[in-house]
Amino acid sequence: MGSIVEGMMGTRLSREFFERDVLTVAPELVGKVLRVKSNKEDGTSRGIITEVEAYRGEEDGACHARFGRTRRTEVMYGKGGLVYVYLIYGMYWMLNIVTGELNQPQAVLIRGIRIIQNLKIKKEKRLSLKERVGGPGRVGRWLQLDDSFYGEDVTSSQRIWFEESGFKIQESRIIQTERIGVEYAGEWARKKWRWLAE
DNA sequence: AGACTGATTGGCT
DNA sequence: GCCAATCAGTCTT
Repeated sequence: MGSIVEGMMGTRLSREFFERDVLTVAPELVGKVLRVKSNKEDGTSRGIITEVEAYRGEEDGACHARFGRTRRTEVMYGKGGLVYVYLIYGMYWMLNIVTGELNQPQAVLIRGIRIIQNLKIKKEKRLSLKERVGGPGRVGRWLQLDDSFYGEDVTSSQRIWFEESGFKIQESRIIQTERIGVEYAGEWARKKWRWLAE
């Protein structure tokens, strides 16, 4: 999948990592490890991030912050490294990580992961989802996200965080495309702010 | 208060 | 390809 990077595997991604611009952070998150301890299970879910999208500021017609500060978007105005989860279609919890400086509403949407390990999930679920979890709704379901994750700080949280993976995905293996499902956003829908591995 | 929409998915025709 | 599920957020009356 990529070349080996010595000595960094398992290191938690820091505040500094997330405080940069979303267009820098989003592609760098591809290949990183996501770890989540859900409310309902004892095990830790681990996945390698395979697909992300960037949402960038009030001017971005596809970003939830286009309506300004609301109860839902408030966390996007917070520090880089905070978790922004929201419910879509009354069914799926979407996982985002806030990036950029304070009061700069940006976030990375996690749209796909490759599962490394998942110890205590029910057997039928594990079989039905296999090792790839593609699509943001499926990611949220696999990780058993809910509103309690809203505002969690991935630089210090004991139940959700990111780590260096120990290898680096070659730039040539990362595909850049337009974002999915944001046609309503006009010109902003044409920005190539989606990145996926292979 | 009511209508409409959505950073989606899965099932059925 | 079409559409229901299901509810928070936003817009209209």
